[in-house]
Amino acid sequence: MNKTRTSIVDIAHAAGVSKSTVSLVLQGSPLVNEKTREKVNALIGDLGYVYNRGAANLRQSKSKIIGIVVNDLTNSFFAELAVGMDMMVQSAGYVQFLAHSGESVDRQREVISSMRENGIAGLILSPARGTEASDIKPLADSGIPVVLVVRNVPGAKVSTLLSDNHAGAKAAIRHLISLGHRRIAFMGGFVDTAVFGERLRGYRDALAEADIPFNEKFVIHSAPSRAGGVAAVERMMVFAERPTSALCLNDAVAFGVCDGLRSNNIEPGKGFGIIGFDDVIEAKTAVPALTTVSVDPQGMGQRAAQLVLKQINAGQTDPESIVTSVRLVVRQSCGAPVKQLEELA
Amino acid sequence: MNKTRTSIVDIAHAAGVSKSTVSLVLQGSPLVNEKTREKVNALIGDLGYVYNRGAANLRQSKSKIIGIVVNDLTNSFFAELAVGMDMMVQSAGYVQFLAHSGESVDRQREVISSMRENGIAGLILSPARGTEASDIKPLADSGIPVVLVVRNVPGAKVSTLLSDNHAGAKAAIRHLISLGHRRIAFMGGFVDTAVFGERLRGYRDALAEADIPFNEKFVIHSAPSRAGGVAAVERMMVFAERPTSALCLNDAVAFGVCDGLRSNNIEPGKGFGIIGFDDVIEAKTAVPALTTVSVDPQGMGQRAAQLVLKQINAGQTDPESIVTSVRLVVRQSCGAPVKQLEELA
DNA sequence: CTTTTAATTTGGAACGTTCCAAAAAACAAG
DNA sequence: CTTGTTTTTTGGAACGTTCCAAATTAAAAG
Repeated sequence: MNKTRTSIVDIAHAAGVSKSTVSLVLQGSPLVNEKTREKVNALIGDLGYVYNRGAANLRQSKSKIIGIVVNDLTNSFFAELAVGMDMMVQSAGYVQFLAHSGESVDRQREVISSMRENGIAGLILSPARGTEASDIKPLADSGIPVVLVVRNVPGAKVSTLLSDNHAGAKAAIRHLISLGHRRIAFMGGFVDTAVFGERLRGYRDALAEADIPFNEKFVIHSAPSRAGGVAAVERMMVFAERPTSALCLNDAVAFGVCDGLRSNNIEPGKGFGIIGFDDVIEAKTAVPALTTVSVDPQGMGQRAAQLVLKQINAGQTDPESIVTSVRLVVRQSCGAPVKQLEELA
Repeated sequence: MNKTRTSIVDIAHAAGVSKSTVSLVLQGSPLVNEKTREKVNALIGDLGYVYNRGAANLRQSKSKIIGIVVNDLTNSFFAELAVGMDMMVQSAGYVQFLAHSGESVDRQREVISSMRENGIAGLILSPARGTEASDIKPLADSGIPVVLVVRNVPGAKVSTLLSDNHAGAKAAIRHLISLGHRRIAFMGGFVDTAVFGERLRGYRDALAEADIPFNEKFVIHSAPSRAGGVAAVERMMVFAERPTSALCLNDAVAFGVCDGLRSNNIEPGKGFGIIGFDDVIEAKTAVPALTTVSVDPQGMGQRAAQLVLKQINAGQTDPESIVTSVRLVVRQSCGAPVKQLEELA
């Protein structure tokens, strides 16, 4: 059954025209006569012809594939980011290679090189921790547009699409302060990422603004995941003087913090104020609904895709840096009057 | 800067050998002399050559790409499934097209045809609701192995990898019964999916086994998502005689149910017993830790990838049906003595 | 009916590989 | 130095497209 795939010349032969004509039809060229067009199109349907884009790509030395590498698909933030990209890419007539690096630079390197061999027109990368400029350079040098999302890579001369982490964190802390909080923790994340640095800076700046001294102990590192949030709470529970609220590195950590608090019989939002970062879909329906800095991951994915598509079409690779604005969405997770919190702490 | 990509003949020329020899080196053929191999390899590095797999694919009419279409990437179950596949595919030297259908058959059709044009060696599909056998047939007919995961498509003559939904649901209900529950709901999901049907059948069979009459009202439909879980609880709250526990269609619904209970001041696990389905990563760390039927999504993804890879290598497309076993993981979400629950209800 | 112009169609080369049969080079034996 | 054998290398065709310059056909004008 597995005879050779029917090609353009098969239909050409069947229709009694040349392969060039069929090619023209395929491209929707206006050069071709209406009657031949119909005949050819009919045959295409009948013979079950499927276009071989690979061959076309070879001839034109371009491709209709976009590479996307994301560091952690199991984190809903990145999953939504990917979905946003998927939508855009799809509707532009492209397909994606979509891979998961799992925060491993080696894996990331492999997957990027594999994508390159297979011929991508552009790459959107949410870089794994520890990615270096040299990991991206060869790609960019060969003229393939690269867009970095979410995280930056120092020294990489490519386009970036980042959210305004500093402003977001600052807004969050201001909110907590306005509610009367003074002992505010920063939970989750590792020092060596740009995102962490920027959000922490926003935290410190807002604190400084209100003349609240920075307390080293109140920044509690942990994995940027739900499990990490639980761990951070454990770490916090032994403090003599405990914080009354926390800004979390991201929503995943925030949910973990809720979990952790509950196992310590503290009701999140009532016994402790929590703010997340990202505004993942679950943030809205969670109980308590999470107050968080909305980054609109899906929208961000769309913009990243648009950017890379624009660069592909323009044939330009002049790096472009966009920082998307961000807004605080106040929900239920830090609703209680602070007086009460301080008594509990 | 964007000169023509360096090709096999460029290095051949530079090395003073023929393109055939370079090709041999690339394939790691033992035919070629050690010294020439070294020389060629050196040049490959120096000239920044990148293999054009597209050209090779064209010549050999095969490809090193696997298509994966998943209905909802934002659901952690599917995200983990995808990650499992990613691992396997990657380490077999393939790359994936990975796309999201968002439960839209139209979108699914488009994306599959796009993948086909781009040349895939196999397809793993977690079909959108309403997928018909005819959506898959052309692909399968053309000799490309297709593996259906998670959901089946009636009438499709392709391989499937499904979890044992019936047994899982039955085990869950038995567990609830053994804890003394008699008013047990089934929450989440729509009637028209096979998964729903199988799990519901397990639920009914276990009930029958214990001579508990089936109560139509206790199966509460809703979207199979976190939000759906919340909605289901709202629906339940107005019942005169409320259930004391529920088996949820999946973990996402279960989490939603927890959320919903909390907004009604019922503490999940204490005031109401909940069992999920899937055993997503968060199930373990959630509070209360979720009792759930473990499907091991990541492992399932791996198996699916293995299956499709096997079929690609074997060149066989004889459909194969695997049903993976499933086990109940008892954690905290239905821990309370039932007497107490019944008083509350 | 011839010429001019416009509309449509067409061979073949090219893209970067692999594969094959055959050539060339290196080595061994007589 | 032949001859035979083994090792290594090599042109060219092929994969399914696109593109171009040129050829053919149809229509319009004289």
